[in-house]
Amino acid sequence: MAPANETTLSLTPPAPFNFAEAAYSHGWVVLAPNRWDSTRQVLQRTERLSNGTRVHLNITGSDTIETPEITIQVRHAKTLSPEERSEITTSVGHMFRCDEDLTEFYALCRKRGGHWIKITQGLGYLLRSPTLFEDIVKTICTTNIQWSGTKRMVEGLVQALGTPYPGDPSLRAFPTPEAIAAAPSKTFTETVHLGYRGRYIHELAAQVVAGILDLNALQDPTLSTPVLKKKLLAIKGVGNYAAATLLMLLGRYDALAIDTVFRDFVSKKYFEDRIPSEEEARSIYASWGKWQYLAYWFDLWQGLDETL
DNA sequence: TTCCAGGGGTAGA
DNA sequence: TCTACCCATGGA
Repeated sequence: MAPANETTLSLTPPAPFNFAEAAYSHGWVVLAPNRWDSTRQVLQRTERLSNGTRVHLNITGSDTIETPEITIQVRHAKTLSPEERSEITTSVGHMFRCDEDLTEFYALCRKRGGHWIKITQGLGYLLRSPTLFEDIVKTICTTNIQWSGTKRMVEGLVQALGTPYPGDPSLRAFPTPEAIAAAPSKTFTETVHLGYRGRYIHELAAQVVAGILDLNALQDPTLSTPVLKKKLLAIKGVGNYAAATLLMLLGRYDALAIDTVFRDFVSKKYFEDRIPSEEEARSIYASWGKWQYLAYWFDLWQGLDETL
């Protein structure tokens, strides 16, 4: 049996904030170790803290958009220290972007009117992972593969190399860079079936462990987006699409991810099924400036069957 | 069986 | 900077 100690933590996002829309804002919510209970609107996740402590989180949000609160039910084996509590709330706050200010984006949405108004009801907080490492690995797993394949590969990585929760090995945290770097190459091919992406992910982990790649440096807010993009492109396995996706995950919305979904969408909605040039496609959201990725994402989301 | 997906690396021009 | 070719895998 898993340890039964429970602690409740909470944090306050900026208002307005819609928890369920943030959790279900894109595919990340269903990529392991995340689990989304759509009935109860609970995001579940096993986490390995920096000191090795394993915790299992049940994350919920209040219904009140104007006075939002995120509640974290933490299951754990030993009493949590203040540092451990702080690390958990910091991680969850990072996942839900509690430090981002969307006031300017909302003002643009109000100015546009129509279906853009809905966004100002606390939308725009696209879910991300607690660490940039996890986000890079997951983004690489979205390249040149269907979404079902992405889910399979990420689940395989977590099951093969993720840190198990004490007493319940079915619950695992996302693998650490150390675990991925130390794994033999056959784990990636024969067990996880990552295909050619295996060597990219292994090299990424090895460089992080060796200190060759400093992921904290990529989260420096003083870096310009073009400089940051150049640094992301230097990571093997990260090209233009993946770099734009990672910029979104880093809170930079001034670059678009030109992928097959984007091309198909703008072709149908704005070019009468004609395949536009990349320049034409980019021009659709250019007027949104530093918010163009969010504008594209919600333009797309309006017409999607929200089945991930 | 063949195609291709929420592309990217590399060599050569 | 641009283009052609190759890369693993599995679903359609």
